[in-house]
Amino acid sequence: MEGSPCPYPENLPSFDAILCLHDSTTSSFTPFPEQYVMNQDPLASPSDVFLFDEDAEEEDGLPSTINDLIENVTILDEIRSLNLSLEEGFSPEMVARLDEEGSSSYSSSSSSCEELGAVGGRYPEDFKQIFPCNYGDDTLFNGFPWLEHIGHDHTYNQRWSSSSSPSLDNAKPYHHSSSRHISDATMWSRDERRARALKVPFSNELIVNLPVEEFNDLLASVPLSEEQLSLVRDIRRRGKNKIAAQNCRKRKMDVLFGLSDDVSSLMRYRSRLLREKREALRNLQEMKRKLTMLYQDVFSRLRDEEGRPLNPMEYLLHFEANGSVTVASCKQGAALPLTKSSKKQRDKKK
DNA sequence: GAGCTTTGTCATACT
DNA sequence: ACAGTATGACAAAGC
Repeated sequence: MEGSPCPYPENLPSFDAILCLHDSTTSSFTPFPEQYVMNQDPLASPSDVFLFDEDAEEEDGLPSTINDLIENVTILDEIRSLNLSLEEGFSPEMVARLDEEGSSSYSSSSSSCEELGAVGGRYPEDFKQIFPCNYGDDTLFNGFPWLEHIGHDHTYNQRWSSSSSPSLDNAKPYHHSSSRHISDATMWSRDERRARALKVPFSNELIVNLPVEEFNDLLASVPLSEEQLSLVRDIRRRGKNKIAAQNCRKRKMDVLFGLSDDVSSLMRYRSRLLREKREALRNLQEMKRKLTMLYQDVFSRLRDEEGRPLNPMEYLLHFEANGSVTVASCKQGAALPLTKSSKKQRDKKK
């Protein structure tokens, strides 16, 4: 993913401008967009996420109820488990165990059952021993180690690990083993077994990874039967597709995490806007209070024709564009000019 | 044994 | 036309 598009309205004020409106208590805002914060279900739609009660949220815009926290912990575990499948350097072929019985009964004609499905399953304990530095190293990334593989390092078109498809030249004869330890034989994929059964003189790694011209040269260099030729082409197609599927899944996860990132950022942005709204309302109340006091001050100095104080409830002040101020009776609507001079005169009367 | 996850494979559309 | 890529769907295997 080339970075998810910014989901924010273009007509919103810049954050610098927003920050100018804040007092010092709001300086804890981090620049937008936020760094990744996993605090919501990555699968939740934005509309769902934004429905939580505005009064229930903390200043940072995160849900504050215990239920939310518990839910978030669960989500973190889910995300963490997702990580295992995306660790760089993992090569499932390394640990794909042969189905011992299936292997012994395997024939080159390939039953339809064997044509479908995957070796499947999770990485065995042995795998941790084989790749101790890749497995479960949560200390690499502070805070969110399960995001290490994301890092938006899109190395999708990586070649197969050579160890995942050992060359037939180096292959040792398959022997049955009831041990869970990964033998050389268990590292062979079904296609490798098929190639071996048909005595294909190339390694699967070569078949899959060779550029098309060299691949064709390779096929032309050795006389192969139709069956062998067909298998080799299938192996190449399946190998390419396997890598494509791995990349596709990795991309999908990147998109998912990107969307989750957007949700987090939007939640914080929403929180910021709500805080600004509250601040603006506070300012409005303060201005109203000051205006009321000013009114009271002005009316305390005004007197009617008979020298009695004007009732603020019965008169209104009108501020003209030219700077003059008039006093209008609420009842009669007649305006009494209240210029600076007249105000002075009235002040003198006092 | 059901349910979930992971991964390989197939089919198909697209480049 | 062919090779390769992308991706949804499915199945197998392990947990």
